Amino acid sequence: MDAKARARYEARAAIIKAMGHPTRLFIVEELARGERCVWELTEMVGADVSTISKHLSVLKNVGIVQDEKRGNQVFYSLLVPCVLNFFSCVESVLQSRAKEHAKLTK
Amino acid sequence: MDAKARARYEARAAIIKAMGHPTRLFIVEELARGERCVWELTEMVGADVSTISKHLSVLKNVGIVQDEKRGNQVFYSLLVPCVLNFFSCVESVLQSRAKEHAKLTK
DNA sequence: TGGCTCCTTGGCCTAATGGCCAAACGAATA
DNA sequence: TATTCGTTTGGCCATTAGGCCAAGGAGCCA
Repeated sequence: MDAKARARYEARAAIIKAMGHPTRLFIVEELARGERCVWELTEMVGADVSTISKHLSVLKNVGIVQDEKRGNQVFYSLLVPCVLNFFSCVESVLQSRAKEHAKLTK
Repeated sequence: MDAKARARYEARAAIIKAMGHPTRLFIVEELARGERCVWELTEMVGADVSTISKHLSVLKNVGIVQDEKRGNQVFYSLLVPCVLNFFSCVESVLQSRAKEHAKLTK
């Protein structure tokens, strides 16, 4: 792997890494239903506002979500909905793991 | 989010997180072409064998790859090929980001 | 058995991550 | 202008992650 290839993989990994956190996964799934402001998400998750704000900025920095300030509040929305496809594949992994487990304990 | 929901998101996030590393991304893509043994991957990546071995065990632990010992060597192969779908979505994110960037610098 | 090769594990260090609190900041409102 | 509300940022701390090196198996083959 040369430096160029490595850089390409790093750019990709950064995006996937942004999805690799339970809270951010929840946020993405919630934003798929429609835009939400920070405190709405904060309430749903049950963490500190600052924590949620940081999670949102991670997602924003890699380009998965976008924000829009309206009056007092900031509304976040999903910019690239195809990340939702991750979920179905993740379920396949979990299922295949369950099957494997069943085989071992048979 | 209650404890049950949180656990579900954590299980999902663990799988995605396993994909969120440049070297592991490379490994997965390489395994998509066919099984590889550890030193083959080590050579391609250009890191320490122990490093590659650890990356492989991360992928194995979440159930993305499987290993098979044959004689002296251990062959790894892709267990759940749908993770390759991640790549196309990641490219969309990168493209949408590039477009966004072009708009801003116009 | 002894030595070789291939791989994994443990140890250690450094860097990055995630959480909360407190402080700052911008917009609306009094 | 002062205050309040919604959000972001900085600081701090604890935990995790990722890298290499060294040591420890597990198979082969002499």
